Amino acid sequence: MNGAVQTRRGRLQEQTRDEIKAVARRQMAREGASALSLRAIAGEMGLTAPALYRYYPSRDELITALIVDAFHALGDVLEGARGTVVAEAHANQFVAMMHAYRAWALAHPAEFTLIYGTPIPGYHAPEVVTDPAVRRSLAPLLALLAAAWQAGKITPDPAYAAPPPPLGERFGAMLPGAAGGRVPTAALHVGFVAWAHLQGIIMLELFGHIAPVVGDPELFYAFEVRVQLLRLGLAPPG
Amino acid sequence: MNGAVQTRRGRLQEQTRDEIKAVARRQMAREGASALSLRAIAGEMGLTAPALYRYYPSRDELITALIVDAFHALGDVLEGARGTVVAEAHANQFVAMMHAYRAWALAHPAEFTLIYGTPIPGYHAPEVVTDPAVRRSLAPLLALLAAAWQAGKITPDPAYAAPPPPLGERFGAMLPGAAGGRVPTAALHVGFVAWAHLQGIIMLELFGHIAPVVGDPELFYAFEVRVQLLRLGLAPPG
DNA sequence: AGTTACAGTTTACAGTGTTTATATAAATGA
DNA sequence: TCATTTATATAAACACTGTAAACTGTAACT
Repeated sequence: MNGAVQTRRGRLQEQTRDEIKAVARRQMAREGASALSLRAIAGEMGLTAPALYRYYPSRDELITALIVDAFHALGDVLEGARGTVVAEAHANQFVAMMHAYRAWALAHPAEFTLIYGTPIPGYHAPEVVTDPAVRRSLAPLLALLAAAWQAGKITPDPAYAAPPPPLGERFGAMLPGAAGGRVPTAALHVGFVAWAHLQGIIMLELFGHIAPVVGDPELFYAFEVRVQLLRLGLAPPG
Repeated sequence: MNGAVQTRRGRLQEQTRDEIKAVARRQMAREGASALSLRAIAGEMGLTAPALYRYYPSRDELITALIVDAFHALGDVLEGARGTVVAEAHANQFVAMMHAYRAWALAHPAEFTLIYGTPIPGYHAPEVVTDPAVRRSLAPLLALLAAAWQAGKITPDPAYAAPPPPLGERFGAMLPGAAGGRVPTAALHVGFVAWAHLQGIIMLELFGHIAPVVGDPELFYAFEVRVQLLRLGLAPPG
């Protein structure tokens, strides 16, 4: 019943939990997301495989933890990128964020495909756990969108002026609380599509489908980011 | 040295090779692309696992064969979809093809993610084998693009009028032979981007990232297909 | 000091892809 | 028709995988 000691133990537990994840990440970076082996992780920590079951009830739950972590890391990177640009320059913020998005994906391909690709043998992520993480990873982008709208800097592409009625209904739920009501669905619609567009391109690049066609993927991507500014009606950076 | 007998044997060989692939596909559809097991495949055929090595030198090569097949199947479906629409209605052809694209992906999720997702433990597809297959799968789309251009039906989005010079250089290589020279790089550029756009959206949908945000993925996709018509400057179907 | 809770190991099981050596059946040549 | 060659499949074994159960220490708490 001693609270202090319990939390100390708890801290030790969480510390090794973190170490396990760190080793797993290092191993994924080297051998690929699928070569993840409990015995290898344990071995690198001077343990045996079953010991890990004290910290994660199964390999799948470890993977889920890695996924949640990755979403959070991606969210942090986006938020950081936004911070490097002055608050008023929404277009520049968007460009910075989306380039940080791609940079993170290229720097952590295993973790990125763990998030947005088919991850691992028969594994399927439990949405209950991952959904909040997904929201967190996209929160900075949505915040930027809302801020830019509030500043009157967004004029959605006319193509999105009149979508089929039922389409816009759920977009508002992306933003937390009452904020959803403030941004019109057209803006949320183009915003979501812009994200999906760039996300899809990064994915294709990671699987090698962009480079052979385009030559310089970075240049191609940069151009597409600019195009998304047009779609959003965000004035390109001068 | 008896040619006739040899080819008869060869036919038997290829017949069981095909059966192996068929069983593998059925198993993938049931248990997912990653649960693919040689022993399970062999068992379903009344064989044992090592027997399969007479037909494929390794599991990876079997997977590669499945990938190549999938690309071809996808290409066939696209070509078939185009055939259901009169030759002059290029916009309608595009719509039909891209909806067939998505329909195939949803009907064969395992095979589709095998192609465009991280497929399987540590497996990486040999580009030498898969590259021609990729080309084949996109050939119908490119043919449509070329035909529509020749008919003067394409007016690429002005945003793509002045891309960074080195970008367009390789687009021509997508089309076979001299055909590449006929279609301007701007048209090829928007065409490729339109494909990447829809392909990326389908991918996201398969991984469950579209439905929770959008409600009705089919409606969302249909709208995006229409938007791509605008980007291509193809008159929408009347 | 005695008890309880935790951390870790050992052992074992059911799987996996793959290799080697061996048996069997089929097709060929004399 | 018989003997020889060739293709086909198998059984056994290897090195792996994740996971479950039983057991052994060690640290903390009463």
